[in-house]
Amino acid sequence: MSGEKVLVAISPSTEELVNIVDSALLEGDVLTIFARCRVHYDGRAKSELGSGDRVILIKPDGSFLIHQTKKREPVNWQPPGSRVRLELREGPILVSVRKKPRETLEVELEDVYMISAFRAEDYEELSLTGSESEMAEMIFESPELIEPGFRPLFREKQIRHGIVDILGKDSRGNLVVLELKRRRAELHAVSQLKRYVEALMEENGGNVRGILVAPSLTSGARRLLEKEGLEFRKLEPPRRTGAGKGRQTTLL
Amino acid sequence: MSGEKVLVAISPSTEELVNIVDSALLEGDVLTIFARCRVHYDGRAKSELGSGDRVILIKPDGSFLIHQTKKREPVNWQPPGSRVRLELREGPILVSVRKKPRETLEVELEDVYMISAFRAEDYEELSLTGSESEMAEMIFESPELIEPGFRPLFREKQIRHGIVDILGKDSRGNLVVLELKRRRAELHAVSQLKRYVEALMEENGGNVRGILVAPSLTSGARRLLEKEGLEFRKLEPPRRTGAGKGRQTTLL
DNA sequence: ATATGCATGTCGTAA
DNA sequence: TTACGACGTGCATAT
Repeated sequence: MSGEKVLVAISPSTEELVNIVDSALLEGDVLTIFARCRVHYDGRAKSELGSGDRVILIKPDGSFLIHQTKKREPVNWQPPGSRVRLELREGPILVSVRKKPRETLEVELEDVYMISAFRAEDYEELSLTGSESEMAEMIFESPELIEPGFRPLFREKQIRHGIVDILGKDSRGNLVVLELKRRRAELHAVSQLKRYVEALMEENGGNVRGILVAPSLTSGARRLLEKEGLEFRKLEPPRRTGAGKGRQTTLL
Repeated sequence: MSGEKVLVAISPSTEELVNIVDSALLEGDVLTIFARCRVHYDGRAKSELGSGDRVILIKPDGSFLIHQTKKREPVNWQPPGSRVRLELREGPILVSVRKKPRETLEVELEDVYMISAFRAEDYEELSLTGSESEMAEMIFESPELIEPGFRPLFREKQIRHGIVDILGKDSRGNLVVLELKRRRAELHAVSQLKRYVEALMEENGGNVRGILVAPSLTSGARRLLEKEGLEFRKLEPPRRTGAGKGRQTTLL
């Protein structure tokens, strides 16, 4: 890297390839490779990808991404913690291995158009607002958003068959389960809520109310919710101004 | 691109930056940028990311990825179909806009270490085996994998409250719902199965059996399954040899 | 466009 | 490590 942030080789020789890969893996650089390649994956599932041009990204934490020219998702990948090495068989092959579960990714490099190493320095974390956990905070701050007299008692409360978002009581002392969704709630959300309500009825006895709290409902979710005698409270996730969650910006 | 697959500029001037970005967007190249940048996102949620070194990937289909040095997931992104442009304010800013839902991603490029355009050609599709849909095919081919006398009748059958993986009948003529999972089944899977069984009991009347078909169960899933009188059949997803799903390799 | 569910999901958190 | 559920989930599919 000779003191620079970026090292690039166009159509590198095998020797150059080996040197740059080895150095990058050693030094903790991000490796980016443009290459014609074939990909073989075997692990939780198994896949083959024939020859074509792709962008390969290898991060110092072991993350390994192979991107085609379309879609947000990598066509093949390996998660953080995987160990990568460059093998020389007929041609150069990138091999990434994960253990637990055992998964291997092999990339036959048929033609390397470019390889680059990037000494990236980054100390920042994403600060995001509009999440479900912020909805929960908002409800604890202003319980009347649910209904007059609602008292939230537990957050992420483990019960017999799952984990309830918010557990509280209404003005009459009935147990109330809230299931929060940051976006339009689907059947899945109603199933969750029903599971929690049924578990609490068994554990606790007596009447238990279930309220789905979300900006809106799908048609099917509303149908099931009504059939099951569950309730809906419309609520949007809040948008904190400036920094959201993440690292707190220290004032002054 | 002057006839080559790859064009690279190290520490480009603003003019070079503009030229390469414009040309790549026009020509359908994959753009890769190493830069110190700040990121602002607003859409379904809202986020801020302070200054740091990242890898930026922009695909010809509008996919936009910003990667930090860790994790498999991009820290910020825009999905396919988004429209990107390079604006010049105080400095260069990449702006990507998606409509429906309206989402904007802005990347302030504080220091561009490298920019490259890659004229990638790729006509291959991933061929994957070990999926849930292959489990379903296997069960239709060999219903006795479930139990003697089991007859599968419908695949992905829409019912009142959801879509059943496989609907069939047992040797006694009872309706049987199968919920398939390609990996260890969790509480969620049992909730699904229960929802389908209850819906069919209402719709159809009479006894309806529910069988969760998966390689294994979590402790909680087993607990709920037993409480609800549902059944479990251990089954691994099959591994087709050679090509799996995807493009069929024509034999002969 | 809406609804529904899979995914090599990935990721964070708690027991 | 396992279990559980969120995610700006993304993505395919069916209506």
